[in-house]
Amino acid sequence: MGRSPCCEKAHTNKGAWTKEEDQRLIAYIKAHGEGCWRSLPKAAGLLRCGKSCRLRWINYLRPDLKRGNFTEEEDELIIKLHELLGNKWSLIAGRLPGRTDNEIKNYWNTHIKRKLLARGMDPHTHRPLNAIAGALNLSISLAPYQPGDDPAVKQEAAT
DNA sequence: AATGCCTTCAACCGCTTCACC
DNA sequence: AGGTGAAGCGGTTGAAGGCAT
Repeated sequence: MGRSPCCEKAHTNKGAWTKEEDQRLIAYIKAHGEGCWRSLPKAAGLLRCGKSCRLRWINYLRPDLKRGNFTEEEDELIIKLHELLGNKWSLIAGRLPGRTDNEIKNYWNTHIKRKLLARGMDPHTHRPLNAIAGALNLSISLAPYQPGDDPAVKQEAAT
């Protein structure tokens, strides 16, 4: 037996939220505030699980969200905070008013990672890429990958 | 105009943490 | 102290739109 599901999946909607669902959720939270997410969907008349409602509210519907493009200052702040905190997106989001952890995580993976790589920085360690390669004494081969190169494959072939 | 590839981001999944009993 | 349920979190997925061919 695995863990019990967070909700009765047979009776819940999945996928993109409709405008009507959004309106119901907003209206309910405006009237009652953020309370017990598990019981919220039923109380609000939504065929969604509590988790889904919470995520939708936090990442998209909250009135204090900024949304829209990140500024250069925000970029730099995210990079600095990531260097200090690592992938603690909720902590990073806490330092950026109006931004959510999900938004920052997505932005990191789509924009900032690339930005750092373009600067020759490793997005995980925030150190210069060539320094890391040197420290690990790596020799990077540009030859196309061959399945036989995989140690696991080699070992399997040997057995 | 049609097709395929790439990028973006909303949403889901599963694990961890926390609070309560 | 241990069990249980709810909330929170981070990783991953997949649909949609944009762009190149």
